Amino acid sequence: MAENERVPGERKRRRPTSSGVVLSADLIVDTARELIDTQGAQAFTVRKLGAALGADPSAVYRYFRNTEELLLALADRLIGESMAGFAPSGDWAADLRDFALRAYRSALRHPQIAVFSTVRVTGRPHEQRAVETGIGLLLQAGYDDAAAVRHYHALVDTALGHAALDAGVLRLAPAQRAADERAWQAEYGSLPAEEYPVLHRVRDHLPVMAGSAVESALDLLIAALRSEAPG
Amino acid sequence: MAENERVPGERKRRRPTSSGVVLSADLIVDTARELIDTQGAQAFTVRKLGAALGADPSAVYRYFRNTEELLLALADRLIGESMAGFAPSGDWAADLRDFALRAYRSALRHPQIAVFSTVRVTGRPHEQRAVETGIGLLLQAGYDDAAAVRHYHALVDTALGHAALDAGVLRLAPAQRAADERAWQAEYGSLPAEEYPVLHRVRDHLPVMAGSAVESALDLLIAALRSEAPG
DNA sequence: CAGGTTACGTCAACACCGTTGACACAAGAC
DNA sequence: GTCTTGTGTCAACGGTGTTGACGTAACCTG
Repeated sequence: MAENERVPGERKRRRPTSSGVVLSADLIVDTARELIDTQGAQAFTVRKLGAALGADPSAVYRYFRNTEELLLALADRLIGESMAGFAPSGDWAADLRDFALRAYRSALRHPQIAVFSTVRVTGRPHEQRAVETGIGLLLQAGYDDAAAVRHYHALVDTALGHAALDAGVLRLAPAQRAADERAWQAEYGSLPAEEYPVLHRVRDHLPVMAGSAVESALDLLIAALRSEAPG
Repeated sequence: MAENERVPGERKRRRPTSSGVVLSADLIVDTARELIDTQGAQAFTVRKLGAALGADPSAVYRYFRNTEELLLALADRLIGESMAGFAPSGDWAADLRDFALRAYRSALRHPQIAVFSTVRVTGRPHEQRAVETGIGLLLQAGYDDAAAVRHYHALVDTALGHAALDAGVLRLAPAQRAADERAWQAEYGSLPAEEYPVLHRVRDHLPVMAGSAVESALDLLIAALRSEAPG
């Protein structure tokens, strides 16, 4: 824990890189974010980040101890952004759904972050604000402290978990994705009724399995929360 | 699609490796599985797999086109194993919970597979059996074809999504994990009541956020399915 | 305005990774 | 016994994260 932090408060000596850019922790996070947004998550590597910055890749390590630290910083920023336009309507159930969907959508674009912000506690301002808001909605519903925390945890992890899975689909080449979609119809649609009576019966509905289940899942969760709410 | 498959049915020429092992697709999948089980998911690399097999890593490519194909084969095997002891009790709701938890637990040990078997359709026997069983339980509950498929999708993806997240926690070094657990108490437990009234109020319950939310989430899903069931 | 410290950008290197193409050889076919 | 060819091996390519040495420019002191 000796040299725990790489960023000792303020930078004094701001030497530009060979390409003229002046680095900073913020700029690095910005660029990383842009890289992921435009090129996809798998395009994020330290070396490509360096190239995008116009700097040697190893310069990043002057600001973050490793890529994990960098992603952690990016995570909190994204949490903040995803909750930026959130305005509670007063209907706690609808608000919770919106809250969870925002988390999902943000995580979907940044899958590395999704797993991350569940796994690690950023402990940073945006995360704290979001947790405050989310648990608050459940208290508003009439749940006691323990239940509010437990249900918040279930809801957020479900949203982020679906994001982690769905991000995997987006990562597939479009051709592969189309092939898999067809597989639900072709391979599953033609199974013998004797051996697979259920699959045979529901065969027309199987292609929906290729899409995301996040809304179905959230709807069920919210329905349960609504019917169990003490208030 | 010309050389779609690497494994053309049967192998005739079974030449042992330099270490004396006779390779086969099954042996490779077995070894991969063992590697992940004993060393953790991040220990699975083609090169380590080669070493564990006592063969040159590139020999794997005689049996699988790439690592993705190999993982796909492993995925179906794991689906089979996880459902091996499954015995429906007749209580469809309880059975669904068991079904989902089996998927969760299996995926938790093999996170790469978790994302995978949601993303890609293996189209292999074990997968088909599992889907047949799961959707069957929802039909038994009285849901119509479309709803049964939709709810099955939501349930399974939720279980696997939580597995993907929770696997990230397991991957952390124990020290890091303990530190994060304490963070929920330390950083979050000491927030000022004025600025964070909710977090201040529920501070004693926050450490549960460090654990898995899968059971809470599944309980809510099952509760919703139970109360919405037409039957 | 001169000199000294040193933070920080750069470079080269290390140890990994998945994957491929050339090659040699032994197993099976005839 | 000879031929074909499947299959294990080897070396190499281009990629990855990360580290340590190094020089220089930016700031501080005077």
